[in-house]
Amino acid sequence: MKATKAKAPSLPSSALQRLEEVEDHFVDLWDNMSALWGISPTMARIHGLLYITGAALSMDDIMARLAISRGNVSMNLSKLVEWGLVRRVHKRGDRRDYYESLSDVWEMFTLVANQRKRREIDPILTTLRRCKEELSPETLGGLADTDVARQRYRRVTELLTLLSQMESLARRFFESHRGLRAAVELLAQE
Amino acid sequence: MKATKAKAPSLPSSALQRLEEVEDHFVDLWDNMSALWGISPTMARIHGLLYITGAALSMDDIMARLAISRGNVSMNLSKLVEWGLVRRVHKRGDRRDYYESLSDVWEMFTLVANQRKRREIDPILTTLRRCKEELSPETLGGLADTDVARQRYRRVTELLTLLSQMESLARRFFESHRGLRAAVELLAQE
DNA sequence: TACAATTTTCATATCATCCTGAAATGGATA
DNA sequence: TATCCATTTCAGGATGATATGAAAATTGTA
Repeated sequence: MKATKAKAPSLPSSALQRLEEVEDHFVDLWDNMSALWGISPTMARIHGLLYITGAALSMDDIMARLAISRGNVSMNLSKLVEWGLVRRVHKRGDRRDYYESLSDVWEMFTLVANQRKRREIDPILTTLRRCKEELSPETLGGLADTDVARQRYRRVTELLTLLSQMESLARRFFESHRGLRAAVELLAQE
Repeated sequence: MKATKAKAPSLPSSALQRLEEVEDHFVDLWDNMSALWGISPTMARIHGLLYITGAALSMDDIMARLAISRGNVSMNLSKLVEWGLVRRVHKRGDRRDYYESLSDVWEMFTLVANQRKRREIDPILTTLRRCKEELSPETLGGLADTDVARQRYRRVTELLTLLSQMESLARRFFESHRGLRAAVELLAQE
C-alpha cells in the first residue's frame, strides 16, 4: 500500500519521471549483463536498482518498482547479501528491513570475480588435475607409452597451465579491490 | 551404423575403454565450464570431445559418442566453426565432413574472449554511454543540479570508467593469443 | 539429369529454470 | 503469552532455452 513514500522530498513529478526512465534503462542494462557476471537476471535487476538509486529500499519498494513477487525479491536479496553486494540496513522506528548496494564499483567487481572464482574456477581446476592424474604414466602404466595417451596428457597439461596461471593472476588482482584498481589503471594507460 | 571405425588401429579394447573414460570426464568438465565461457553446454561438450581426442571426427562419430541428435550436432558444430574454435576438414575419398578442434589453448581462449567482448561487452558499453548521456546536464537541464541527479551521474560514470578500462585492457591482451600468453606469463611469475 | 549421400532447417516436444502466492516461520511489542 | 507485522520457504505453474527427428536442401557422383 504505502510502498513509495520514502525519498524524493521535493522534485516535481515530471522530473521524477525522467529519472525513473533512466533507472529503467539502467536496470535493463544490468539485466543484460547478468550472464556476463554469472548471476541470475532478477538478482542483477535488483542490484542495478539499488546501485543506481543509491538509496536504501524496502522489499515493498523493490516489488513495486520492478514488478516482481515478494518471494522472488526475498530470495534474490538474500543472495545479494550473501555475495556481499548488498547490505541490510535499518531505519529507527521502522520494523522493515531496508537494503542498500555497495557504492564502489571496483569493490563490487572484485566481489563478483572472487565469488565466481571460488564457485566455478576452483572446482574446475580440481577436476582438471584429476584428469591429468588419470592420464599420467603412474595410472595408465604401459598404455601411457602410446601416441594417443601422450597427446592427451599434453593437451590436459596445457589447459591446466593456462588455467593455473589465470588463477594465480586472479588471486593477486582480486585480493583487494585496491589491487585490482591499481593494476588496471597501470596496465590500461601505458 | 559404421560410426566408430576410423582411428585406434591397434590398442587392446580394455585400454580403449580406459581412455574413453577419461574422455568422458573431460567432456563433463567442459560441460561445467560452459557457463563460464559463455557458450551452450552442448556446444562445449562437442568442443571438449574434439579437443581431447585431437582427432577429426564426423557428425556420426560425435552423435554416437555423446548421444545427441543429428540436428543438434549440426547446429552446434556450425556455431563452433563460426566462433573459430573448430574447423571443417575433409578426408579424400570420403564425402562426409570431419571436424577438428584448434589445439592451442591460448588461441582458443583468445577467440572466446574476443567473441564475448564483441557480443556482450561492447553493446553494454554503448548502452551505458547512452545512460550517461541521459543523465548529463545537457539532457536534464536544471534537474541536473539536484543531488539525486548528480549522484546518479557519478555512479554511471564510475561504472563506465571501470568497464572502459577493462575493455581497453582486453583489447590489448586479446589482439593476438601471443600477446595474451606473454602478458600472463609475465604477470603470473614476478 | 537423375540419384544417392550428407547436412541443414525447423516445428514440435522436452527440459530446466525461474517466478508466484500463500502458508509457515520468526520476532518484536504489549 | 497473544498478537501483529515482516520475512522466508516451497509446491506448483509459467517461461524460455535446448533437443529431437523428419522433411527439405545441398552437394557430389554416375
